[in-house]
Amino acid sequence: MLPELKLTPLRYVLAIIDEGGFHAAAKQLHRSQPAISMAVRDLEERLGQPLFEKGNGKAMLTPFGHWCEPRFRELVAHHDRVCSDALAITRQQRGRVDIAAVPSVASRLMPTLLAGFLASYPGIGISLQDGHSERVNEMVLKGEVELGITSLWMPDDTLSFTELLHDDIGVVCRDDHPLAQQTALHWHTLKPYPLICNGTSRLLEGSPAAELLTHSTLYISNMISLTAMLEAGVGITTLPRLAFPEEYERLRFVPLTSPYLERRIGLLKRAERSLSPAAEAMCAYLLRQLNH
Amino acid sequence: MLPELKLTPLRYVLAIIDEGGFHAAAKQLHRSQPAISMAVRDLEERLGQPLFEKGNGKAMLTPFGHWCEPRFRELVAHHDRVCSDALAITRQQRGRVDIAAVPSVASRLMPTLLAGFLASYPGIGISLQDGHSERVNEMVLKGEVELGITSLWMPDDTLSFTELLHDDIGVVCRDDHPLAQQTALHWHTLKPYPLICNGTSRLLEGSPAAELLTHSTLYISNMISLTAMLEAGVGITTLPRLAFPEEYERLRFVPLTSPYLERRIGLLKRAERSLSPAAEAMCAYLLRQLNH
DNA sequence: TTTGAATGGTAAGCTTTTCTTATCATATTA
DNA sequence: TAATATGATAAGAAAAGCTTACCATTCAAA
Repeated sequence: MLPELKLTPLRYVLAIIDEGGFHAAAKQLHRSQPAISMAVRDLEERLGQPLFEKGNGKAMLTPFGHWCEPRFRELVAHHDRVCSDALAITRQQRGRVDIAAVPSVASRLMPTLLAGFLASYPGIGISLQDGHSERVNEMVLKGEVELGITSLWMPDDTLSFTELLHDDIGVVCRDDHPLAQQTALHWHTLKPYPLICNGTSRLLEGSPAAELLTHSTLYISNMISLTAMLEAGVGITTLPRLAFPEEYERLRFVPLTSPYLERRIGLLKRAERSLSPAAEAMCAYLLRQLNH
Repeated sequence: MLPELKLTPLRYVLAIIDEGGFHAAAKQLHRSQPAISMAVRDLEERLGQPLFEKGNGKAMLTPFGHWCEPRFRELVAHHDRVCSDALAITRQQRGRVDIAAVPSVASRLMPTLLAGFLASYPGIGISLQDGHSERVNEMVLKGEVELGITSLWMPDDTLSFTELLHDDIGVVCRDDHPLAQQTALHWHTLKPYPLICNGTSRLLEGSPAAELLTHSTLYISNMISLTAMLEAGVGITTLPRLAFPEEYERLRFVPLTSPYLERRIGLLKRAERSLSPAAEAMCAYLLRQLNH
């Protein structure tokens, strides 16, 4: 039904128009003149009528040829646009990455990291959202984001996890708390004090210190509330070091040494699913910055 | 610099997406499955990265593939649109003709002719303007219109003239004029009466009757004015029959038989310049209607 | 007019591209 | 576990595209 026009002959036609003749076009296109003639003839046959006037020496467009010229130009330009956009993506000069990260990473690590990335890849757009590790997991799994930065939650063979950094767990308390002067802690020494649980408390699970959780009666998920409670001296809590809010002068972080606990923070992506070039660039950048 | 994407592989990719696999696509495209595989691989190499996930059995798009899909669709659709528009023009289902005609033809002949043409070629647009023969000539020559319908003015080898009809010259006078009862006239019998010249009077030139022009003192180019003068009995004039305004009851047309004079009305177009398909259709239609 | 240098078109053969057949490796399904 | 999908690979055939060599025509200057 429809003839299939190839783009090359269209370029030939445009070159003939621009250069003013078959010979000139051939020279510009690094082709022989017969190649141009034959391609044009073939094109004219497909279209059912000539584009150039026949007989008289010069190459001049027929009325139909005049009609065709702007559309050929547009079509070729459209092709080139798609091409160069695609290539820009391949070359990581354009594109976008959607990232999800746990709040501590999002607020403490990402700002400087992303600033550096943006400087290296000015064409790439980024969206960063935070969520607790379970939610990050889910966002990656559902494809809402391409990359997640989180502590490994539920190992899943449809997800791949690449470790980026370790984050040791410690106790957070007010500066006038008896524990505040310690530099290392055994979990037993926490027993006497009221413990406020938070979203990161499950990191204690599976360790001897898990016993502490059973005696706790307070669970605060919101970070602002949690720090307020700690500043008020209501109790102590455990947090990964990265989640410890340094901007509160009266709070202290004391590492837990026995048992030594850490969360392993890493890059989460869907296994068996390749990344967009932009996400690939982001991955490489993060590994370069954090892992070495 | 830019890779040259051919449209066929793009169609292959879209077919794979739509049909859900290489085999299904191959079947729909009447190609073998390896043809599809190889074309896709080549395309991926040009773009610098894969469009489909490798390894796992099913054909599923990479993020880059997802980015490409809509653009490939648009590009292919753009191509098909250009193609089908061009084909509609070739098939004379679309297009436009610009015509110029002498006033008599424009007002007496064209209305019914164009109505018939429009019925046969509903997709073709027409513009018709009138002008005296010299102006029609010029409009065709300058390319303001593609076709002219006129009496041949200055034969010119850059214009081609195809005769459509003969139009005999006669005298026009009021019904109470002595000449009004005649059915045929010799130019000598006009001598005693005041002759009003008009735009068509030069048709007498080169004939014995040309002598009449030398005695005339009145030249009226506007047709409305001319008929008003004739109705007022100011004098007589000569006109081609087609230019005789039949709607004025008191005016009579008496053919000049000696010498017999006629204007040859025909189609004027630029020689060595092919016509648009729409104009071609118009030419053929006019010849069919008038010349046979 | 003649000659020379343009124009574009044609023919034969080579190169590249594209496709097909046959075969393979792998994964899913009965 | 066999059967039947999936897509990839290799070798050769077919088609498309290109080049060289040559022709016909036009146009301009000698």
